[in-house]
Amino acid sequence: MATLGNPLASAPITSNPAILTANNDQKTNPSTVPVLIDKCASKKHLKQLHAHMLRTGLFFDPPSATKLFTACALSSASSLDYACKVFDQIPKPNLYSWNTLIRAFASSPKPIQGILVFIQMLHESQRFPNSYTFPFVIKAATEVSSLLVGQAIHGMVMKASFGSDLFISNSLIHFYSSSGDLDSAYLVFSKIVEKDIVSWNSMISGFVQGGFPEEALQLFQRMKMENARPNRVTMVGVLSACAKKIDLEFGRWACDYIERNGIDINLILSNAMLDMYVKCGSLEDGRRLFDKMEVKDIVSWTTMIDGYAKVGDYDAARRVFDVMPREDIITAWNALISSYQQNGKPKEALAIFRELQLNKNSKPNEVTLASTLAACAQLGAIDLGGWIHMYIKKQGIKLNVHLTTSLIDMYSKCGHLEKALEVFYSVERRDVFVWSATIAGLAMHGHGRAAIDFRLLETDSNNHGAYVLLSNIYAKAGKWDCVSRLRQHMKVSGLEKEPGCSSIEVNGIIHEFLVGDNSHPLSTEIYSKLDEIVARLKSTGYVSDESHLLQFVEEEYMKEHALNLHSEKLAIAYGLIRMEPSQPIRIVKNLRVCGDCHSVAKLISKLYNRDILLRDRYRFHHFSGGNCSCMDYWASSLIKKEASHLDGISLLNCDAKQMYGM
DNA sequence: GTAGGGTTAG
Repeated sequence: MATLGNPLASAPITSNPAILTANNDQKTNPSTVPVLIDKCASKKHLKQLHAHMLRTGLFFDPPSATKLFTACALSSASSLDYACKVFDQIPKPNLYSWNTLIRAFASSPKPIQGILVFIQMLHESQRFPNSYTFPFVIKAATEVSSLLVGQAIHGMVMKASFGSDLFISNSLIHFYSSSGDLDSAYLVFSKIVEKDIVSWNSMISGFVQGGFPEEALQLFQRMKMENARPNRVTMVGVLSACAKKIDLEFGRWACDYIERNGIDINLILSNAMLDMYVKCGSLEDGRRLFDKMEVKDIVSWTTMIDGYAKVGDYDAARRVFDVMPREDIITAWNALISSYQQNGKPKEALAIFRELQLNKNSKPNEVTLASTLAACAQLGAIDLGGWIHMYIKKQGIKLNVHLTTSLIDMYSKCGHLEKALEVFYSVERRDVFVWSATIAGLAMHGHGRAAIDFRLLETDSNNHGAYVLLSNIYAKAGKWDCVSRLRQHMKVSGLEKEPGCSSIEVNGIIHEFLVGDNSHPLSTEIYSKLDEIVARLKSTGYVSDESHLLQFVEEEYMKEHALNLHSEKLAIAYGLIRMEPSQPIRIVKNLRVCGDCHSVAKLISKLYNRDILLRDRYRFHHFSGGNCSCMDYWASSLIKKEASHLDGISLLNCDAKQMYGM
């Protein structure tokens, strides 16, 4: 992190009495600093106190600097950028300060920074993570929703002997659940000897949100049998499970249980009860509760409106909408628009959207635009659809996967295949729904063969095909709940590639290597061998191709380092160590070999005079004398990818036979 | 001196 000089030393002093006291007394006792900091009500005050502390040297009293930094990092009045500048000025931040910085980033709009600060702490400071560090950094991993990052942190937790820490375990349950890996979540849960209420609640909520309401209810029953006392968070999970299962009977029982056990009802719990009644089709019970609620928020209003609209009672929905408080009600507009659109009333959906356009109090958001585009698609309303696309560009709204899918679908159904492909190629993130919409568009326009060739070429996981089919089946049947659940489930398990894994057989024993694996007994030798290989390759002019990396790897050293962790490289290195020069190195990889590894394998075959046979997900590669039997399919496919940006159809004419080596 | 779990609209 950059170090800031002392730009604040001449900052004016405010009339705030606390600060005046500090300014007038140049020898302020460090013990008064906490009081002064606590009295800072704004970023301006914090800056003034910061300037004062620098001027008087008080900033170099470690507890005082830590206190100031904590106030900057955690105060809502301050900005995190400023907190970082303060942090950079602390000569040797203590572990508490590192933890605070990670914690602040974890709940900020840039959680990835929390991970990077954690990595920086490991590399640059003499500090070791403690039982507080891990919950913070796991929270950051949850927000980033990166399974790989979380798994790596979990590994560190175990290595640092924090595996039995309750707070850390609970954080991990939450992390794995929200990443869609319920098996791992449950594994962590089951290993906790003395589970507390948060352990139970995290696992119950995890099951519900992961699309397993039945398991959530079973766990609730087990929880009671084990004499753990459910609280209102538990009951939110239980009610949510009933809503998802459409189990009115159990839902009613849960409401009764809350009453009987004197569980404190707050707004969130009321909303969960309301949602359960509405989803289970009992609008009467829902309305009764809704009318009884003294405090309602946007969720309450939206739930009620959506409930009426979903059963087709648009008049009742509209009546609720018309009497609700007018601030920040875009979600209520969305409930109306999406219900009309999903119930085959696209014209009405567009009428509501036009009404919204005239309204000065609400502004369409991504959800509004996606629903409206869907209505445009149904109607073939290309003008409005095109207008929305322009609006998205003008407003600088980033295309998320929902919006991308809706735009592609709208353009395809309105007859503009080129525009649909243009959108497809313009986005970085393409989930299965984006692919599916594009394929459907191609098929719709008579490019059936092209549609089939399209992804088969691109996808890395066999599972994707099943997801596409399943989602199409759900979508065709109008089962939007299922589609939505599938999306959630795929967020990690389907869409993020499964971790790369390469295996090699040496003397009849199969050795498996995961990406970045260091569990092998010869790990140290393997990594040394890799270093040696890279050094030799570099001497011949080899430059690593970093386009095959996760996006969050930003630093140059880390980029190169991360590429060297690929499983196939580890397996090759192991083969070079353990196998006779005359023996070919045979490797099987679960995914398609990455371009950089492909180049490296070719060079190794020449420099080390070794034959390498690598079977990846799609084909065999026989590396020998610096060449590969695939005739560099990798390179040619990348060129085709590039060309495809200029001409979408050219990619589609690739011969699948070539791809599969048939 | 620091920590973990919850509701709506796509």
